Amino acid sequence: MTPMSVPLHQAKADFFRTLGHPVRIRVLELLRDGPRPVRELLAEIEVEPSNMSQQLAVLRRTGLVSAVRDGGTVVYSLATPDVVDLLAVARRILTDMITGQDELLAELRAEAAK
Amino acid sequence: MTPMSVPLHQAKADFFRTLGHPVRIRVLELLRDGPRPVRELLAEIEVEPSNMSQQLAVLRRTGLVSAVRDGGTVVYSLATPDVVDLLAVARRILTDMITGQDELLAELRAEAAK
DNA sequence: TGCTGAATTTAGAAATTCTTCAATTTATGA
DNA sequence: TCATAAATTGAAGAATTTCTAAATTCAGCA
Repeated sequence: MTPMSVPLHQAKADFFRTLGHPVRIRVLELLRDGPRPVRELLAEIEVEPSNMSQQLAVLRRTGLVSAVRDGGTVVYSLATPDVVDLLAVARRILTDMITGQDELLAELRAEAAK
Repeated sequence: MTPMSVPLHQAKADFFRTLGHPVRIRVLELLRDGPRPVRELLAEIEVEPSNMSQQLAVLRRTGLVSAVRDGGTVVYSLATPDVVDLLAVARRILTDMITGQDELLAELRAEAAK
Protein backbone atom coordinates (compact mmCIF):
# COMPACT_ATOMS: atom_id res chain seq x y z
CA MET A 1 0.00 0.00 0.00
CA THR A 2 1.29 3.40 -0.97
CA PRO A 3 2.49 5.69 1.83
CA MET A 4 -1.09 6.82 1.65
CA SER A 5 -1.42 10.44 0.73
CA VAL A 6 0.52 12.27 3.34
CA PRO A 7 1.00 15.12 0.84
CA LEU A 8 -2.70 14.99 -0.03
CA HIS A 9 -3.86 15.49 3.50
CA GLN A 10 -1.30 18.19 3.85
CA ALA A 11 -2.66 19.88 0.74
CA LYS A 12 -6.19 19.74 2.09
CA ALA A 13 -5.10 21.11 5.43
CA ASP A 14 -3.13 23.90 3.76
CA PHE A 15 -6.17 24.77 1.72
CA PHE A 16 -8.44 25.10 4.74
CA ARG A 17 -5.81 26.98 6.63
CA THR A 18 -5.76 29.72 4.01
CA LEU A 19 -9.43 30.23 4.82
CA GLY A 20 -8.62 30.49 8.51
CA HIS A 21 -8.23 34.24 8.73
CA PRO A 22 -11.00 36.83 9.15
CA VAL A 23 -9.62 39.24 6.57
CA ARG A 24 -9.21 36.52 3.98
CA ILE A 25 -12.76 35.30 4.63
CA ARG A 26 -14.12 38.82 4.20
CA VAL A 27 -12.21 39.30 0.96
CA LEU A 28 -13.65 36.10 -0.48
CA GLU A 29 -17.15 37.12 0.57
CA LEU A 30 -16.77 40.50 -1.08
CA LEU A 31 -15.42 38.94 -4.26
CA ARG A 32 -18.50 36.71 -4.35
CA ASP A 33 -20.35 39.73 -5.75
CA GLY A 34 -17.78 40.33 -8.46
CA PRO A 35 -14.23 41.60 -9.06
CA ARG A 36 -12.97 44.47 -6.95
CA PRO A 37 -9.89 46.68 -6.83
CA VAL A 38 -7.77 46.58 -3.70
CA ARG A 39 -8.80 50.14 -2.93
CA GLU A 40 -12.43 49.07 -2.47
CA LEU A 41 -11.50 46.07 -0.37
CA LEU A 42 -9.56 48.42 1.89
CA ALA A 43 -12.59 50.72 2.13
CA GLU A 44 -14.74 47.86 3.45
CA ILE A 45 -12.29 45.97 5.61
CA GLU A 46 -10.50 47.62 8.49
CA VAL A 47 -6.91 46.64 7.99
CA GLU A 48 -3.64 48.30 7.02
CA PRO A 49 -2.86 48.30 3.31
CA SER A 50 0.31 46.28 3.79
CA ASN A 51 -1.53 43.72 5.84
CA MET A 52 -4.23 43.51 3.18
CA SER A 53 -1.55 42.87 0.58
CA GLN A 54 -0.13 40.10 2.71
CA GLN A 55 -3.48 38.40 3.02
CA LEU A 56 -4.18 38.83 -0.69
CA ALA A 57 -0.81 37.26 -1.39
CA VAL A 58 -1.81 34.21 0.65
CA LEU A 59 -5.03 33.87 -1.34
CA ARG A 60 -3.10 34.30 -4.58
CA ARG A 61 -0.51 31.67 -3.66
CA THR A 62 -3.26 29.19 -2.87
CA GLY A 63 -4.88 29.98 -6.19
CA LEU A 64 -8.23 31.02 -4.74
CA VAL A 65 -8.11 34.48 -6.29
CA SER A 66 -6.43 36.07 -9.28
CA ALA A 67 -5.21 39.60 -9.75
CA VAL A 68 -5.15 41.78 -12.85
CA ARG A 69 -3.43 45.13 -13.05
CA ASP A 70 -5.51 47.90 -14.56
CA GLY A 71 -3.45 51.05 -14.69
CA GLY A 72 -2.76 52.23 -11.19
CA THR A 73 -5.09 49.77 -9.55
CA VAL A 74 -5.10 45.98 -9.15
CA VAL A 75 -8.40 44.17 -9.51
CA TYR A 76 -8.99 40.89 -7.69
CA SER A 77 -11.53 38.21 -8.48
CA LEU A 78 -12.40 34.66 -7.45
CA ALA A 79 -10.37 32.10 -9.36
CA THR A 80 -13.19 29.57 -9.18
CA PRO A 81 -16.90 29.96 -8.42
CA ASP A 82 -16.71 26.81 -6.29
CA VAL A 83 -15.50 28.98 -3.44
CA VAL A 84 -19.05 30.26 -3.18
CA ASP A 85 -20.30 26.74 -2.48
CA LEU A 86 -17.65 26.23 0.13
CA LEU A 87 -18.60 29.38 1.99
CA ALA A 88 -22.26 28.39 1.78
CA VAL A 89 -21.67 24.94 3.25
CA ALA A 90 -19.52 26.42 5.97
CA ARG A 91 -22.25 28.88 6.87
CA ARG A 92 -24.77 26.05 7.03
CA ILE A 93 -22.59 24.12 9.45
CA LEU A 94 -21.99 27.19 11.59
CA THR A 95 -25.71 27.93 11.65
CA ASP A 96 -26.42 24.37 12.77
CA MET A 97 -23.79 24.55 15.46
CA ILE A 98 -24.99 27.87 16.84
CA THR A 99 -28.57 26.64 16.79
CA GLY A 100 -27.47 23.60 18.71
CA GLN A 101 -25.87 25.84 21.29
CA ASP A 102 -29.10 27.82 21.63
CA GLU A 103 -31.00 24.62 22.24
CA LEU A 104 -28.50 23.55 24.81
CA LEU A 105 -28.80 26.93 26.46
CA ALA A 106 -32.59 26.62 26.47
CA GLU A 107 -32.32 23.22 28.11
CA LEU A 108 -30.03 24.54 30.78
CA ARG A 109 -32.44 27.37 31.48
CA ALA A 110 -35.41 25.03 31.68
CA GLU A 111 -33.52 22.82 34.08
CA ALA A 112 -32.52 25.73 36.25
CA ALA A 113 -36.16 26.89 36.46
CA LYS A 114 -37.36 23.60 37.95
CA MET B 1 -27.08 48.27 5.40
CA THR B 2 -25.68 46.78 8.54
CA PRO B 3 -22.08 45.65 8.38
CA MET B 4 -21.63 41.96 9.07
CA SER B 5 -20.35 41.58 12.61
CA VAL B 6 -16.67 41.20 13.19
CA PRO B 7 -17.13 38.26 15.59
CA LEU B 8 -18.96 36.35 12.85
CA HIS B 9 -15.99 36.56 10.51
CA GLN B 10 -13.81 35.50 13.36
CA ALA B 11 -16.08 32.52 13.96
CA LYS B 12 -15.90 31.51 10.32
CA ALA B 13 -12.13 31.86 10.28
CA ASP B 14 -11.83 29.84 13.48
CA PHE B 15 -14.00 27.16 11.96
CA PHE B 16 -11.84 26.80 8.86
CA ARG B 17 -8.69 26.92 10.91
CA THR B 18 -9.76 23.84 12.85
CA LEU B 19 -9.83 22.05 9.49
CA GLY B 20 -6.33 23.29 8.73
CA HIS B 21 -4.39 20.35 10.12
CA PRO B 22 -3.61 17.06 8.34
CA VAL B 23 -4.41 14.84 11.33
CA ARG B 24 -7.73 16.55 11.93
CA ILE B 25 -8.64 16.24 8.25
CA ARG B 26 -7.76 12.58 8.31
CA VAL B 27 -9.86 11.97 11.42
CA LEU B 28 -12.89 13.61 9.84
CA GLU B 29 -12.45 11.51 6.71
CA LEU B 30 -12.28 8.31 8.73
CA LEU B 31 -15.36 9.28 10.74
CA ARG B 32 -17.20 9.77 7.46
CA ASP B 33 -17.58 5.98 7.37
CA GLY B 34 -18.95 5.80 10.88
CA PRO B 35 -17.98 6.11 14.56
CA ARG B 36 -14.56 4.88 15.64
CA PRO B 37 -12.68 4.41 18.90
CA VAL B 38 -9.49 6.39 19.39
CA ARG B 39 -7.54 3.14 19.27
CA GLU B 40 -8.56 2.58 15.63
CA LEU B 41 -7.83 6.16 14.66
CA LEU B 42 -4.35 5.71 16.08
CA ALA B 43 -3.90 2.52 14.09
CA GLU B 44 -4.60 4.38 10.83
CA ILE B 45 -2.95 7.71 11.47
CA GLU B 46 0.72 7.99 12.30
CA VAL B 47 0.79 10.27 15.29
CA GLU B 48 1.56 10.03 18.98
CA PRO B 49 -1.42 9.27 21.22
CA SER B 50 -1.04 12.52 23.12
CA ASN B 51 -0.94 14.48 19.90
CA MET B 52 -4.01 12.65 18.63
CA SER B 53 -5.85 13.53 21.82
CA GLN B 54 -4.95 17.16 21.34
CA GLN B 55 -6.24 17.23 17.79
CA LEU B 56 -9.43 15.43 18.86
CA ALA B 57 -9.84 18.04 21.57
CA VAL B 58 -9.70 20.78 18.94
CA LEU B 59 -12.40 19.05 16.90
CA ARG B 60 -14.50 18.56 20.04
CA ARG B 61 -14.19 22.20 21.07
CA THR B 62 -15.32 23.33 17.64
CA GLY B 63 -18.26 20.95 17.84
CA LEU B 64 -17.39 19.00 14.70
CA VAL B 65 -17.17 15.67 16.50
CA SER B 66 -18.59 14.17 19.66
CA ALA B 67 -17.10 11.59 21.98
CA VAL B 68 -18.79 8.87 24.00
CA ARG B 69 -17.04 6.75 26.59
CA ASP B 70 -17.64 3.02 26.31
CA GLY B 71 -15.82 1.32 29.11
CA GLY B 72 -12.12 1.68 28.59
CA THR B 73 -12.40 3.16 25.12
CA VAL B 74 -13.73 6.46 23.78
CA VAL B 75 -15.71 6.41 20.55
CA TYR B 76 -15.76 9.45 18.27
CA SER B 77 -18.28 10.36 15.60
CA LEU B 78 -19.18 13.27 13.36
CA ALA B 79 -21.42 15.77 15.12
CA THR B 80 -23.09 16.73 11.84
CA PRO B 81 -23.25 15.01 8.44
CA ASP B 82 -22.75 18.41 6.80
CA VAL B 83 -19.03 17.95 7.30
CA VAL B 84 -19.17 15.37 4.52
CA ASP B 85 -20.44 18.03 2.11
CA LEU B 86 -17.72 20.40 3.18
CA LEU B 87 -14.99 17.88 2.50
CA ALA B 88 -16.56 17.07 -0.86
CA VAL B 89 -16.65 20.70 -1.96
CA ALA B 90 -13.10 21.19 -0.80
CA ARG B 91 -11.97 18.20 -2.84
CA ARG B 92 -13.71 19.62 -5.89
CA ILE B 93 -11.89 22.92 -5.51
CA LEU B 94 -8.57 21.19 -4.96
CA THR B 95 -9.12 19.12 -8.08
CA ASP B 96 -9.65 22.27 -10.08
CA MET B 97 -6.69 24.04 -8.58
CA ILE B 98 -3.96 21.43 -8.76
CA THR B 99 -4.48 20.20 -12.29
CA GLY B 100 -0.80 20.76 -12.94
CA GLN B 101 0.38 18.63 -10.04
CA ASP B 102 -0.13 15.13 -11.37
CA GLU B 103 0.68 13.15 -8.28
CA LEU B 104 -1.83 14.84 -6.04
CA LEU B 105 -4.40 14.79 -8.81
CA ALA B 106 -4.09 11.03 -9.20
CA GLU B 107 -4.67 10.54 -5.51
CA LEU B 108 -7.72 12.74 -5.55
CA ARG B 109 -9.16 10.73 -8.43
CA ALA B 110 -8.46 7.44 -6.71
CA GLU B 111 -10.27 8.72 -3.69
CA ALA B 112 -13.25 9.88 -5.70
CA ALA B 113 -13.54 6.41 -7.25
CA LYS B 114 -14.01 4.67 -3.91
C1' DT C 1 -5.80 -2.93 46.71
C1' DG C 2 -2.76 -2.74 42.98
C1' DC C 3 -1.95 -3.30 38.11
C1' DT C 4 -2.75 -2.47 33.29
C1' DG C 5 -4.43 -0.41 28.93
C1' DA C 6 -6.79 3.58 26.95
C1' DA C 7 -7.10 8.26 26.69
C1' DT C 8 -6.39 12.79 28.25
C1' DT C 9 -3.96 16.61 30.34
C1' DT C 10 -0.13 19.55 31.32
C1' DA C 11 4.08 21.97 30.47
C1' DG C 12 7.68 23.62 27.72
C1' DA C 13 10.36 24.12 23.58
C1' DA C 14 10.07 24.49 18.54
C1' DA C 15 7.85 26.03 14.53
C1' DT C 16 4.54 28.74 12.16
C1' DT C 17 1.66 32.68 11.43
C1' DC C 18 0.38 37.50 12.16
C1' DT C 19 1.10 42.34 12.48
C1' DT C 20 3.62 46.44 11.78
C1' DC C 21 6.87 49.56 9.76
C1' DA C 22 10.10 50.93 6.36
C1' DA C 23 11.44 50.51 1.71
C1' DT C 24 10.26 49.49 -3.12
C1' DT C 25 7.72 48.99 -7.53
C1' DT C 26 4.44 50.70 -11.01
C1' DA C 27 1.67 53.88 -13.28
C1' DT C 28 -0.17 58.58 -13.68
C1' DG C 29 -0.27 63.49 -13.82
C1' DA C 30 1.81 68.20 -12.95
C1' DT D 1 11.69 64.95 -14.41
C1' DC D 2 9.41 65.13 -10.05
C1' DA D 3 5.74 64.07 -7.18
C1' DT D 4 2.06 61.28 -5.82
C1' DA D 5 -1.21 57.41 -5.23
C1' DA D 6 -1.79 52.38 -5.30
C1' DA D 7 -0.04 48.24 -4.11
C1' DT D 8 3.46 45.07 -2.92
C1' DT D 9 7.57 43.37 -0.57
C1' DG D 10 10.92 42.46 3.21
C1' DA D 11 12.11 41.98 7.72
C1' DA D 12 11.53 42.00 12.88
C1' DG D 13 9.13 41.03 16.83
C1' DA D 14 4.71 39.43 18.88
C1' DA D 15 1.34 36.03 19.16
C1' DT D 16 -0.39 31.27 18.07
C1' DT D 17 -0.04 26.76 17.09
C1' DT D 18 2.24 22.37 17.16
C1' DC D 19 4.95 18.69 18.88
C1' DT D 20 7.11 15.82 22.44
C1' DA D 21 7.51 13.87 26.94
C1' DA D 22 5.98 13.20 31.57
C1' DA D 23 2.20 13.01 34.65
C1' DT D 24 -2.74 12.04 35.35
C1' DT D 25 -7.45 10.12 35.02
C1' DC D 26 -10.58 6.35 34.32
C1' DA D 27 -12.33 1.72 33.90
C1' DG D 28 -11.72 -3.15 34.24
C1' DC D 29 -9.67 -7.07 36.43
C1' DA D 30 -6.42 -10.33 39.06
